[in-house]
Amino acid sequence: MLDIKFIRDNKDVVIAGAKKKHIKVDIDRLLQVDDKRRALQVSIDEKRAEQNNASVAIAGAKDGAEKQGLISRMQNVKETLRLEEESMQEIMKEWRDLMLQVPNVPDMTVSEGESDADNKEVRRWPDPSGSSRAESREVEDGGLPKFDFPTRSHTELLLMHDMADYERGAKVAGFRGYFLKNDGARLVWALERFVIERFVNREGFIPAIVPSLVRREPFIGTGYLPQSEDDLYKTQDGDYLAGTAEVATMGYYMDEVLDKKDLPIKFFSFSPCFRREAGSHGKDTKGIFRIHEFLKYEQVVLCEASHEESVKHHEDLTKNSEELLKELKLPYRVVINCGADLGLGQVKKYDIEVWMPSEGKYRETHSSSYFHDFQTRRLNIRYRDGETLRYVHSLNNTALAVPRIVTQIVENYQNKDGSITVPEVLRNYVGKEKIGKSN
RNA sequence: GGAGGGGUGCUCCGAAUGGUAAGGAACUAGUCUUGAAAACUAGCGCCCGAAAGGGCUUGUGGGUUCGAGUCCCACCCCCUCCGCCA
Repeated sequence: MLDIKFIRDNKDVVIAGAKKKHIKVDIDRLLQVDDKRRALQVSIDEKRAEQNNASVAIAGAKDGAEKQGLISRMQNVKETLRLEEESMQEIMKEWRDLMLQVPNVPDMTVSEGESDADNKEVRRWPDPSGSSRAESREVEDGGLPKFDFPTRSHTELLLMHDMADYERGAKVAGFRGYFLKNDGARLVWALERFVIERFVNREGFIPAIVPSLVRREPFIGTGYLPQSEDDLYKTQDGDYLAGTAEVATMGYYMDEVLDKKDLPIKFFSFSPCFRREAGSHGKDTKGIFRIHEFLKYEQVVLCEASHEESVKHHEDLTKNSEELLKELKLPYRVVINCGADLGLGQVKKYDIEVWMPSEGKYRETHSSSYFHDFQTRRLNIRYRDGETLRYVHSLNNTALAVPRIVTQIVENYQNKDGSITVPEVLRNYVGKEKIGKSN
């Protein structure tokens, strides 16, 4: 949510921002409603002031007749006040609905674009010039892994080594259901142990296991509701299943006032994640790239209300994830998302995408965003800065999501005979160097 | 699911015969001090307003009333016990 004062003073900026994000919202209507709201508020305040004054007079009136006179006059005021308060309720309902729809203004560096196809690459690893080849696996020009045989898809490789069972997954859990078995399960657990080891004792990060089953408020606060109701699973109690640990983690300090000296606060949060994937029918229907249920380790940061702080932490969070990919020796690139690929609250977002040989393109594994005070204004998370209270800034980025990244690991590490080399950093956890024959 | 108890100002403690949230603590700034503590002064939630000023705020939403922290209804959350349970 933006500050209504900011919207009033920067109407054109807000309208341009919404347009860049391809989000439809009627700012003129909002400002009209806001004018009505403010005018009515003044009128209501005046009547309440009269009521407050009369109240004192009534309480102090000695003469019974004088008292009755005041009371009957206030009965009239009460009726007018009641009518004005009723229209105020209607106005506020529309005001709130509109306010929740106003998107945050994207950063200047965010480009125009129609879809994720317009995202711009900012860097690639291994570096196409070859300077980082030494630390990566064998690559060809462009920094991509070299295969002198036809590659298999992750769907096929996982089936081949009995690492996954999609048919029984669908039988038991429905469309996009899956079982991971044997080295499939081992690989996921290995990845979890790997990322936990990298983060759980890392300076400054609070390791946290957070709820997936979450009340409506934190979803409104983080900006997932009311817009994305269709993407969420809802329970009969009116709670929702979170698609990311960000929701519960951001809810942690909801309605609280933090101390400036405690900032930044960084979380390394784990939770199971659930996504309905409404609207993506027909996309990635094979394998385990796009599924309804997965596990995610998320970095969440609350920092001081300064753009520079936000930018600094945004770059840090992005680098943290890149380090993990480098250790796994997975070829990746970082893209800056265009306007249309930004969520309601995001100022700027980098996606990290790992090379998918079977598709001949990079596919998203991490998503790193900052929001300024958009989320914290909705969640009411402030900090005391001397005499004033400010809304903190918030950011988040994936640390690791499983099993998605397993798809890119098995594809990039496949050998001609179909066997899969286990990434060095995972070998101790998986307990072997190679998955498949001749082991 | 059942029974009982509870929720007061950014935070903590805590008062208020239906008459419009007392008082503390903490925190911030200042005075004093070599420095600190103490003491003292002011500030210390939100909205409208250039300001003066006004309004709102006792878990949430309704209702009764000229007037609700207080009375009534519904809901939320916390605590204790019972039941069920990995």
